[in-house]
Order: sequence, then C-alpha cells, then structure tokens
Amino acid sequence: MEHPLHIYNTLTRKKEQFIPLHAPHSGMYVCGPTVYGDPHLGHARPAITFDILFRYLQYLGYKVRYVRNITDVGHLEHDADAGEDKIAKKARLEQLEPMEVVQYYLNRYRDAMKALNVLPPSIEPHASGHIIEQIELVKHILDNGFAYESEGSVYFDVEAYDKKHRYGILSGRNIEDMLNTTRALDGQEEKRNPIDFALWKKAQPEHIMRWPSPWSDGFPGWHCECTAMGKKYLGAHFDIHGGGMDLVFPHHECEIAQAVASQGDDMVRYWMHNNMITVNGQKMGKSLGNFITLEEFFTGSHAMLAQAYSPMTIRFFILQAHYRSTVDFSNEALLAAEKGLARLMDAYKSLLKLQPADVSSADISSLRAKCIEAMNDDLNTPIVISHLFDAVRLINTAKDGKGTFTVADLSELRGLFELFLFTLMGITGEAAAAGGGTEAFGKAIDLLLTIRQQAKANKDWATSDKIRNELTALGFEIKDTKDGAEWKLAH
RNA sequence: GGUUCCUUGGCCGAGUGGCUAGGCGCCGGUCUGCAAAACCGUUUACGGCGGUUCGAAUCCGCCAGGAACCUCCA
Repeated sequence: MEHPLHIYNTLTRKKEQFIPLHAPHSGMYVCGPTVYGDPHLGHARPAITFDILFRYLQYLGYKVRYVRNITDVGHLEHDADAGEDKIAKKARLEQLEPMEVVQYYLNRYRDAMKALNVLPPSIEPHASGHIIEQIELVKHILDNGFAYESEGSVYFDVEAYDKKHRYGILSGRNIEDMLNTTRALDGQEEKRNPIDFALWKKAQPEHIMRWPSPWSDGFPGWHCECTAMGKKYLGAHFDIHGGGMDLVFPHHECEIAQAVASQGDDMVRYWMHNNMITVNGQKMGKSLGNFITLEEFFTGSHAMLAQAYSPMTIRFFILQAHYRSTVDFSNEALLAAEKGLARLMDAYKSLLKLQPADVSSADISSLRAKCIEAMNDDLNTPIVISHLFDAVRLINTAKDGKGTFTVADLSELRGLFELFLFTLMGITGEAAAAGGGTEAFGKAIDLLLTIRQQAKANKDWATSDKIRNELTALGFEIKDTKDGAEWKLAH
C-alpha cells in the first residue's frame, strides 16, 4: 500500500497509521443498539461509518472480525424506577416477555440495516447471553482491589483506581472535577464515592430480568458487557473499538477502567467515534424525542419530512459528511443528496453505454489514487465522492459527444464506480427503479417510447406528448437524448 | 460550573499556511417541436477584533454564538 490507512484515535486525539496487532487478521468492536425502540436516523450513523471501515479493511486484505453487540440488559433508569432497566420496564408496560421486546426491535433494527445495505457484522453477541463472562470480569476487578461489594451490589472504586492509573484518560476529565459535577443517582448511599459506577446491581423484587451471582440475584452494570464480550471474541488486546461520540463518557471511559483494573492494561489500540446527527442544531436522540425513525424516512410518514427518502439517499447523505463531523438533518439537505446520488447513478449507466475510441480526451489515471488517498485519510468519504463527481463530468461530456475514452479507460472508470461507490461505500444499483421491474415490463415501456418516437417523426406532438405525460403521471421519468428516449421509475 | 469541540458562500459540506473541493439551488448560454435531462459558464465564503508570518479559512489570544458529554443515549 502506497498510502497506508490512517485513522483518528480519540485517545491520542491524532490521526494514526493503522497497524493491526495480528495482521492479516484485524478485530473491531462497535457498540450496537439498545433494542427497546425503533431504529432512528441516529442509529444509521455508526452503523454506516463502521460498515465503511469494515468494507475498507477487507478491501485492504485483512481478515476482519467485526463484533457489534446487542444491548438487551442493564442501562438503569434514572427516575423513580430505581434499579429497573429499560428492557424490563418496556416489557411490563406492553405485557410482553423481555426477550420478546428484544426480538421485536432487533428484527426491526436488522431490517433497517439491511435496507441501508449495512453488512451484518461477524458476530452480534447479546449482553444477556454473556452474564457468566460479565460476572467473571467483576470477580477479577474485585480480586485486584478496584471494586467493593455493598448491599449485594458491586461498585467500581474509582478513587482507588485513579491512584494507580488514570480515570478520565479518554474523555480528558479528572476526578476532582467529576466529584463536583456528578449528580445524585439511585443507589448513591451504597457507594463510597458518587463517581463510582455499578459493576453488578442487586435486583429489586419486581425486577424480572435477573441472574444469580456471588453477590445477589441481579444484573450486570451497563459497562460490563462490552468489556466482557470484546475480550471473549477479540481477545485481551484488539485493534479498534468504535461507537458514537456520546459514548466516550462514561461508557468507554469505564470500559477502559474495567479492562485495566481486570487485566492491567486496556484492550483497545484505536478508539474511534462517529459524531452525531442533529436536528436544528441539536442531537437527534431518544431522550429529546426529536428523532425520526428510519422507517419514517423510507415511507415519508413524519410531519418533519417533505417526502419519502430511499435508504440509499439516507446512506449517501451520511457519507457526504465526514464521520467525525456533525451532520444536520433537513429536507433541503436530503433532497440535495437524493439529486446528487441520482446524478452519480445516471452517469454510471451512461458509462456502460459509451462506445470506446482510439484515444481518451481526458486523463483519468489519477482518480483511483486520489480516492484511495481520501479513504486512507481517516475514511474521508466526502472527498471520495467529490472525485467521483469529477468522473461524472467527464462521462457526461463523452456522452454528449464532446469527448472519448479508450477501452482501457472505460474499464477503469467502471472499476472506479464499482469499487468506491458500490463495494466500499455500499451504494446499491437499481434500488429505486427495481420495484417490480421485469424484463417484459421494461420492454413494454420501450415499445411505448418507440411509438412516441414515430409520432415525433411525424410531428404528431399531441400523441408524443400524451405518451410522455401519461407515463410521467404514472411515475416514470422520460428523458430525450440523442439516441432516443430513456426512462426510469421515479421513486 | 467542568471537560471536549464547533462557527465556511442561498442550503449542505470538504479543506490545518500560499494552489478551483464537491453536491444542491440561482442566473446566463448550448441542445430540444416544447419540456426534462445533459453540457458549458457566472455568482455569493471562511462569526467578530487583534496578533504571528512575505503570506492565514488554516497557527496564537480575546470576544460573541452554538453543540456534545458530565444521567440512558449511536
């Protein structure tokens, strides 16, 4: 590789060259969803970001194990439902088994990810399926003197830990500041220190998701699952841990503390975080209630949406911003993404029809290297896309008869689109136009357009416009070109 | 209050010292029976005030505004 991959490491706040611990193998762990609600646009960001990384690492030749967990236990509520977790609360409200709720929303999540063409990870471990591993983790931390038992619960002793290591290394905090700013949480009176966090929580009598442990019938604290499952599937040291920026503190900070407290050092070499999707400048999220679910985007069924947006539009919209920047949702921005993507796809289709010539009128040899360079620069997909648009201009010029390409250059251009747009950025081809489109169906449309062509030749504008207008009304887009008419289904 | 970070043209969004980012939109032109599409061209930038430098959107300081995290969150 002439340009090695560099990724931004939150821990060092620098771009660093990616050097896997055990090439050609590479391991990545990404915090997945808590499955207690429909997936919204915010969930698409990390899924797509790390999907790009997953695809690119494979392209570079690594054998990647990608672990993305399913959080289906833990996550304490902060209000009066002391000790009751979100899954259990939802279950009781809906009179469903907790695992029924989990399965329902997990299915919904997977459907949405599939629509977005997010590749399934190598392993999707459930927190509830790894209670034993989490209990083992807590035991190690206790044995090493960095935790204490209190009233059947186990808490991480942040102060003891901070004397030997440093708590706050990832988020840049120090415990003096945190001592002054930590709010009063449930179970506070059981803790030695307000900033201590739960490793194991004793379950209240009404709490239905519970497991036996040496300390009580209860459930693991909410940071344990990632530490335990990361170690189980990727080993005590692995390459990449990713997630949303909102997880840096406390979640990932606590994961580091747990790893160091249990095994002496952190498991993770590179910490990567995607930024948030915002609405009117504010984070789109469950707690603010300002989220739009992915299904609502796909169907257009939300008051804030001017129309439906296809999964590929959503994907392209997200990839047009760098993953470490916030991206602000608006109909205007989504519409622009939709049109831009259509332009890209149209150019690709035109490319397939271009006839080769003896010479090329434009030099395209640098495009591939530029795209690779952008990918290597911390997965800069907006730059990759801008280079593809450069190619679009050249293709369209040739289509207009004002330029030519050799066989080799046509094949290079095709390869460019196929590699960067389809394989690496995961844009799928005929997603929008494919609906019900069979060969015979297409031929029928072609027949109508042939009739229209004959009418035009006879200057029978009434007939030709009637065919075009009625096809348009039925949802087709008709384009007249030099070589006859083209059509496609408008979403 | 603390920690981290952001402020680019009508909109979105790249860009860490000098070279046209790109997309969408607008306007003009080419093409077209008309339109759409396509192509060409044009236009509007780097929150404010200072400083460093031959030169700053890019580095430093101050000010203004905003965000994330400090409670579950992607």
